[in-house]
Amino acid sequence: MIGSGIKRGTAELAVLSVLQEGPLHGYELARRIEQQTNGALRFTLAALYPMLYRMEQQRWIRGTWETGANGRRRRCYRLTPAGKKKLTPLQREWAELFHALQRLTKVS
Amino acid sequence: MIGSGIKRGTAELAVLSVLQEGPLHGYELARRIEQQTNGALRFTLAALYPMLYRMEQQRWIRGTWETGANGRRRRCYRLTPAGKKKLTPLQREWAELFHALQRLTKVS
DNA sequence: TTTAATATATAAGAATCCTATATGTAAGGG
DNA sequence: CCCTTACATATAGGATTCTTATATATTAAA
Repeated sequence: MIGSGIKRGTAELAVLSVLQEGPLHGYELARRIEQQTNGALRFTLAALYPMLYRMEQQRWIRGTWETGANGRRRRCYRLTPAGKKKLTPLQREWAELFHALQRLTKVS
Repeated sequence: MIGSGIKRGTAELAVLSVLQEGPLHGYELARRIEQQTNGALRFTLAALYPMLYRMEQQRWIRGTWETGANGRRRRCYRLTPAGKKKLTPLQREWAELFHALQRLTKVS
């Protein structure tokens, strides 16, 4: 798995990206991130929940309490229009970072 | 310029990569990183110096006090064999992160 | 009935960046 | 000669975002 020092700042992009596909609750969100990256990127729930609160305060996502078919209380998060607008420049910024690092390391 | 939240963890790779080209002192190192990334990646010296101390303690770089032609005292850092060995897996890890984020964001 | 899976939450700490500040030398212009 | 800019290193205090550890509670399966 990718080390913790390196993946800093990726959680925000990861959450917004996965929520783009549809609304999800925290627990499932963590699993999707891990699955879709083949285990390369993994976040503990203790890291994810505070992140979700911050993103909700910034109005990028909106959480609603829902009760699933099994009667379990879960907080379901969905992307807001503001969150969608945030995603594009964030992706661009990450792409820019990788290009910058490629120029530095002389690796293409 | 790339935001501070996103570039976290890149300083180590940046320093090792630039030192790969040859020995340098801190001040010049900061300028090279900025120049070689066309200003996209930029570190303040206050961030860079503690980083250099840490990397020296880990034996990835070695610093020696040198006096330039102008009589200025500068600490010149050069990559150690251990530092060179560190660089390859670090680059690989960054590439892996890049691929993981591409899979997540569905952008190629 | 005990265990595993599901689900959210908080506390304490580590790491790595930031701004601000301090110190000092050298070179060039007025 | 003085002032400003460029060079050069250093530390303090703070912010952010991860970590591990812990707590709580429900449901399903063995």
